[in-house]
Amino acid sequence: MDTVQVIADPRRREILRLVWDAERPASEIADHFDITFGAVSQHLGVLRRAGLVAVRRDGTRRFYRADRAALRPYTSMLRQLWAEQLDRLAELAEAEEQESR
Amino acid sequence: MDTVQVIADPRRREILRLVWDAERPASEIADHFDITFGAVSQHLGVLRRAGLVAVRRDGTRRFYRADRAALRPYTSMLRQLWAEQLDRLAELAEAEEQESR
DNA sequence: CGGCAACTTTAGCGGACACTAAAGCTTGTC
DNA sequence: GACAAGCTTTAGTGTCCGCTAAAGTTGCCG
Repeated sequence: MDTVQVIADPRRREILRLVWDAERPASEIADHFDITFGAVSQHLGVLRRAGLVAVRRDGTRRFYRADRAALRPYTSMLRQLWAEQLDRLAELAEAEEQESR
Repeated sequence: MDTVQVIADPRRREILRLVWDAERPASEIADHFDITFGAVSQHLGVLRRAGLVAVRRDGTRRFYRADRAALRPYTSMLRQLWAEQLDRLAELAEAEEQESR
């Protein structure tokens, strides 16, 4: 799969954000979503095959982390999109606050 | 449609490249592809609705150009992808040259 | 007005892909 | 070895989206 297509998926971008600053086991990543563990594992597989994340095995667990070097050309875009997402969350919070009055 | 999804499509990126430095009528854009005029028009519609291109009407023709301001956060990624495409073309040319020996 | 040129839009189809459920695979523990 | 934990892979399903073909729209010119 093409790198752009891989990054185009919102959940995969969220995964990248989660493993951007620290490595995390698959289970911890899966906890952040309300889809099945298997589905998350598939996303991790896509990211792995695209070379965008690295894996470290420790016992039965697998720790993932973003491969920042590989993601270098997309970094600014990713940060932009993550920021937009935060903005949207803020807007939602405001809207709810409006509603509660 | 989300900006990222819009840009994720290779043909739409190619269209953006075509109208990056100069405005072009839809017909001229369509000539660059081997899909139907209608399909190209649909891509233009997606780009228009996403606010990534601007249109100027002149008689029966419509001139498109990239809205660089709107594309600002994605510029570096676009340039990167356009460069990769050129690299792939170069590789193909080399491969063919190999074959012809 | 008739007719053509330049586009856009609609209906319908096929392929890609994200998801669930379930089976399979390693690794550590008793 | 048996079992469980942690994870991946497979089979099957629904949805989205890019394409074609065809119909619709708008503007120009005799």
